[in-house]
Parts: sequence; C-alpha cells; structure tokens
Amino acid sequence: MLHMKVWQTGFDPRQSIYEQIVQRFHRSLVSGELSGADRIPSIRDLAVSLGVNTNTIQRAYQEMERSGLIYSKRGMGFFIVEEEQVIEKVKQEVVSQAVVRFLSEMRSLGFDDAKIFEELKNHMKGGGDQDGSANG
Amino acid sequence: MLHMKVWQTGFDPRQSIYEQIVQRFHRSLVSGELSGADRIPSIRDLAVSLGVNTNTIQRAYQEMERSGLIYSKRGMGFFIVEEEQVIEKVKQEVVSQAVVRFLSEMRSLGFDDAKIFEELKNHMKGGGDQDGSANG
Amino acid sequence: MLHMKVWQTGFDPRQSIYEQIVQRFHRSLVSGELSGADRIPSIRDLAVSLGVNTNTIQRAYQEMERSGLIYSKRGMGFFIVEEEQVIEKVKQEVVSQAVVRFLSEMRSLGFDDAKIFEELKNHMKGGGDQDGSANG
Amino acid sequence: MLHMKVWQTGFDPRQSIYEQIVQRFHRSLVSGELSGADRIPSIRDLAVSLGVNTNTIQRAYQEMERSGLIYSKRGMGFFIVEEEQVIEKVKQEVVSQAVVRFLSEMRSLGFDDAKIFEELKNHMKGGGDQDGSANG
DNA sequence: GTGGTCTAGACCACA
DNA sequence: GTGGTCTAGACCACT
Repeated sequence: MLHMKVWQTGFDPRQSIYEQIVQRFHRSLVSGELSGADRIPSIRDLAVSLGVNTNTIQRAYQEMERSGLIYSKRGMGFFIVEEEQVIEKVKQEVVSQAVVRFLSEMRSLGFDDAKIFEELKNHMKGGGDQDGSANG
Repeated sequence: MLHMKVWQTGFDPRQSIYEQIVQRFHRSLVSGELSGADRIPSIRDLAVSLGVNTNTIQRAYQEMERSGLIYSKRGMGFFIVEEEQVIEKVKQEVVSQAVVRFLSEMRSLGFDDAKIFEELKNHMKGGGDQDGSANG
Repeated sequence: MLHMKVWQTGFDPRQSIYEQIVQRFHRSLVSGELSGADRIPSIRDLAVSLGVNTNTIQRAYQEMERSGLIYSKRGMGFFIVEEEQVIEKVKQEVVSQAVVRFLSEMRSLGFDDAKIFEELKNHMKGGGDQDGSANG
Repeated sequence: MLHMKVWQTGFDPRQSIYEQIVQRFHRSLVSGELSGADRIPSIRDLAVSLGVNTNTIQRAYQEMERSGLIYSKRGMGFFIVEEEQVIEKVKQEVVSQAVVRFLSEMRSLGFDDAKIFEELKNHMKGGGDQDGSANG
C-alpha cells in the first residue's frame, strides 16, 4: 500500500491538521481502501505529499498508535494492526460517532425523528454529493 | 425575552466557549425560543450567569453581529435583527450545515442513502447513546 | 423655522449620534437651509422626531453652544447666533475639514494631485448621487 | 516583507487603535508596499514595535482575516492572500470609499462638481494645511 | 517560535 | 446602566 489514493491537500483551518489526518485514515478504513496489515506511507513521504510538517504526521501516527490502530516496525515503517476485531471496533466507532453527533444536534434544534428523516430526504434529493467520494 | 431559559454552565473544552455560546443562540433561534427584535441579555449579565469573562461574551456577540444576526445599540444592549428573512436564513443555515456535514461524512465512509437511513434507525431505537461507542 | 426639513433617522453606528446631529446642523448651515437668528427645534421635539434620547440632543446642542454657534434663551429655546462672521467661520471650517481630510487620505495612499482629480472624475461620471441632496 | 517601513507609533485618540492599524495595512497595500502572499509581522512583533498590546494587534488581524485580506497559518504567522483579485478589490474599495464619502459630503453641503474642483484647487495650492482651519 | 483563547480589571462614550 | 476598547498576563495547540 505504498501508493494510497492521493488525498486532498486542503485542510479545514478550524480543526487541527493532525486530527483531520487521523480522520482520513479512519475513513479509508471504513470504506475498505485500507485493511489489516497494510503498510501506510512513511512519515516523510506523507508529509511531502500533503505539504505539511513531518511533526504533524508524527503526531497523527502517534495518536493512531496510542489507540491501537497502527504499530511501527523499526526500520520498516508503520502498519495497520492485523487483528480484525480492533479494526472492526474502529470502524464502528467512526460511524457511530458521526450518527450520534448528528442526532443529538438535530434533537437539540427541536427536530424529532420524523422531522430528521424529512430534512435528510430534502437534502438527498436536491443537494447531491458535496465532497463525498461515494466509493461503496 | 426577559427570561431566557437558563443555560447550562458546562462547556465542552474541545471547542472555544464563545463558539458554543453562538451555537446556543442559533439553537434558541431555530427552536423558536428567540425571535426577531428580541433583546438578548447584556454582556455583563450573561457573563455572570454563565460564569465566564465579559470579553468572552463580547466575542460571541461580536461574531453574531458580524454575521448580521444581532446589532447593538450603545447604552441599550443587543437585539436580534428585525428582518425575518435574515433570521430565516440563519435558521436554515444552521440546520442545513448539520445535515450536509453528516451526509458528506457518511458518504465518504461508503454509505449510500439506504444505508444511512438504516444506520440512523439503529441509533434511534437504542435511544440515549451519548458517547457513541456502540461497539458490540 | 419650526419645521426643518425632516432628517433621516438612520445614523451611522460607527459614529456617535450626537456628533452626527451636530454635523447635520453644520451642513444645513452651509447649504443655506439654516441661517442667522433662526430658531432650531426644541430638544424634546427633535428627540422625538429623530427617535433618540433627549440626552443625546442635549449633548449635541451643548457642543454647538460651546463652539458659539447657538445660544439658548430661557423658556424660548435655542437659536443660531446672529453674528454673520461666526456663521461664516463655521461654514468654512466644515468645508475645509472635509477637503483637507480627503486630500491627506488620498496622498497617504500614494495619489498625487493629478491622480486625485482623475479618480474624482471617474466617480463623478459613473457614480452619481449617493445620499447627497444637492440643494444648491 | 521582512523589513516593513517602520510605522509611526502615534495613534489618533479619536479612533480605535485596531482600526487605524487596519487602515495602515490597507494603505501599504494600495501604495504597493505590501503584495500578495507576503508574510506580515507576527502579532507579538508588531505589538512591541507599535507599543500596544498583543490583543489589539490580534483584533486588527482578526478584522482583516474576516474581510478575506489575510489568513493565518497556525505556528507560521499571517499572510496576505494570494489571489490578486481579492487584493485588487480591497485596493479599489479603500480608494473608492474615500472618494465616495468626500463627494457625498460635499454634495450634501450644496457643492456641485465644478465647485468641488474649485475648492480642491484652493487647498492644493495652499499646501500642507493639516488641521483645516483655513478660516480667513 | 507562531496564533487562539480566556481572564481580570480598567477607562471611555453613550442613553 | 449599556457597549467598546485596551492592557497585562496566562495557558493551550501547533510547527
């Protein structure tokens, strides 16, 4: 997996870059682009291709290592863990987080379940893909 | 609007306080608790009741003034703008932002519309899952 | 002069109201709408017709009294001074202030006299009256 | 842009400091001293060299960021935006604002175009009249 | 080192 | 009383 799909270089200035990088890995995992035991780009390579400081990538990898998603082999680089259950847990967390956050936000705005579905349908019809690369 | 519903004093440390205050006003607007031409609490009052510095409230009000949602009268306080269209626009933006962000996030995770609905229903049944670590 | 031309109620929020009121009197003087010994509206009347606090009008009149432009007769109201030289001085000051401020601003932006004229001509052709009531 | 022309430390007490700082940047832009992608002084540096608080500089930069003229890179500093069109727009706005304000003011004083030119010429001859009390 | 946020407290202008 | 500005100084996150 040396040549990951090239990521957009644009980062949202409202969130730290390293967090956004972690999120991108999470999404690649959920979407199936990445899977167990894959090697991920070296810190230097990814820093260059994203145009950010190596420290930033290091911080992102450090976070993923702490959460048990990746591990490093000295001199070999970083790898996704092999255990399927760990990967599965991360996937579910990512999805669940998105859904829960959305639901609690809509409810705090006074929307009940029916209205939430209605609002969603409206946006699905008209809006279409915003940035989503619906690689299902 | 003399007696606003008392707000929680607890702020999420991951986000700036003034942003959370702005969001609370946005929600009050969407839910109908606030409406056009209402006077909102004075900077000093809100600072005391929320237990934060006056400067923090001022920053929040400044942001809302910038976005055209409120305006200040020297010596009189801050008021929601009268134009219904402006308020309506803010309401729609708040809701739309939440929906669009959620949709694009789910799609980038490889979910199509049907799967999104399915995932939502699962979480709605489960009910009050706050943290979203529904990792079975 | 009980019925002055009705003024716009809209004030520029970036400047204090009482200053803008003083400026409006100055302009009325320069344009000839007001002249020596004219009676100007009572504080209460003007406050009502402009929709501002009486204190604000009082402050404006106080400023004009200090500068020698108006004076009060107990129980009779405020009047423009009779001395033509005083009025003439105010007129010239108002005009001169506007011109000098404009010139120094344009020069600090790197415009020489020729370019200033050029820029002016451009705006005179296209722009037309913005708010100006060219009552010559 | 490592060596900006040293600015005067004196500020006009009638206007807020942060606004005057913004105006100085605008002028530097119009006069060509600043241009696209230039790095501007760090908040701390400018605060020291102008003898004001860092918060005051931050407020000024915040305003310019809001208007789209500059942007911040965390840990890197502030930069003028690259897009020439944005810069050009700011330049034109600055000049246009000055001219339009002057024209509408003079017209509201009863001056037509010819008289405006005449008045200007008078002041240009006289030269360095700063305070504008040319009351002869 | 950079910017971002927050606090405590001051002074002013305005109503 | 209201908002508007400024200061001094602190802590945090990011590079």
